[in-house]
Amino acid sequence: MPEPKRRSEKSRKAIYDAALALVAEIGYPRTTIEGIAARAGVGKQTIYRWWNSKADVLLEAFLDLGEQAEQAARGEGAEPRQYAIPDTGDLAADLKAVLRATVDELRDPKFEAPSRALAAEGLVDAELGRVFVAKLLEPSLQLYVDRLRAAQKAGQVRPEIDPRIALELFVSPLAQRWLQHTAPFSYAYTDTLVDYALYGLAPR
Amino acid sequence: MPEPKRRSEKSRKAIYDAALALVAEIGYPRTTIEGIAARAGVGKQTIYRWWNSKADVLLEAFLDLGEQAEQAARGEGAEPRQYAIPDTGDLAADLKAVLRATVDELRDPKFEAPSRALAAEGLVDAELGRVFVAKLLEPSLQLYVDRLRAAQKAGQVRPEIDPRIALELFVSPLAQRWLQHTAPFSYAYTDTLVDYALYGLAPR
DNA sequence: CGCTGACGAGACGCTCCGTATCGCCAAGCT
DNA sequence: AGCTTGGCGATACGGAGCGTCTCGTCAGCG
Repeated sequence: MPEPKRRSEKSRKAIYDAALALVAEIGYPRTTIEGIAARAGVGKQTIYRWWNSKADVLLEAFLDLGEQAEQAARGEGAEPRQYAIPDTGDLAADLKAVLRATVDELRDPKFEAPSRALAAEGLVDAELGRVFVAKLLEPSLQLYVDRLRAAQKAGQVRPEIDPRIALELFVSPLAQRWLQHTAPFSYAYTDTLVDYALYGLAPR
Repeated sequence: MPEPKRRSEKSRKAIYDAALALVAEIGYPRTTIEGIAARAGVGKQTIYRWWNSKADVLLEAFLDLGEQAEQAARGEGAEPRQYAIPDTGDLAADLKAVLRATVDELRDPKFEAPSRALAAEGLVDAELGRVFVAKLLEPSLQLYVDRLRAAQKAGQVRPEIDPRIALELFVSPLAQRWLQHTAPFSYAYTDTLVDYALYGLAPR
């Protein structure tokens, strides 16, 4: 309904910053739209004009944060849009390296608070859940699909395996341990997951 | 602080019923303590006297529901406290059967709304999360640990495998698909998970 | 340069929160 | 059986945050 051409870029950024800061400082449940507006030096209406809920605000803020980090990491060069999983020819080593990096990332408190809050809200709010999965989760999972397909061509993964299911053998356990704190996660743990998934539980 | 001896059993049950009904009917976020009290025909203070939050109420209500279902299923006989995973000697078949039953259970709308709400709240509320994992999740996972250990004795699982990690290869993917709707789940899917986990992704 | 519409600010009615305070009545002790 | 105690349903309370609406103001487009 509003006119995007006249939208204030400054307010938009200020709202992102305020939302991320508040969620990190006082937690998602105690973060309010009124609080975000006050912190951003913005009228409430400006938030209600462009977003439907505080979850929407946080989701966009987090996506924006990701894009910024991506651009910063990329430097000046204009490279292809998405990172990829390394392919040294050794599938187990590549997967272990990526999962170790993921462990580090998940431990970064800057990412932890908002992504945990969004995951939680996505479980209960179906619409938000769809966007969360589509915009944040699936693109990452697709990288594993690609790497596993390459491994299939190299004969390191059986050809009849469905990569979209296979990746869940190591990604989902890590996600669950992180989200639900069912057990601690470490490099040793993710390494073990890769070994179990590649070579199976049964005797060979 | 209050005196449990004088506690009204009738009110307690009425509050459980009201909480479960409201969560199923209007969803967790729109369920309020005032609403539960009104529906149960109970004063608000009676809820605040015995519980700290609506999540606490729902958690106890859900646990109570589980105990009722367990007793009903058990019938008159006084059997050991917990169900177990069948052991026909065929590990793959046993796991597939249990996971198929789990799929059915997760699809039951009576369980879906409250358990999903509790899982979501547990992601953000650390204290509730601990109780949720300890009281609801871990006891179920322990059954898999037991079954996998039996399989190790029978030589169907390599002896150096850690069962607590191994079970995550098929349980976590199912949990994630259910919670986050990342992809549909079916009998074919859970069967595939068991096959991948037992025999691995790499050529044998 | 003149319009238009987003902007910051804040008032509004509303719902729900969590607390306090009523008699009332049933459980538990003597 | 009588008395005391404390949980009970009910309701009022102040406060927080919701989402809407309405002010001038002012920046950007044509």
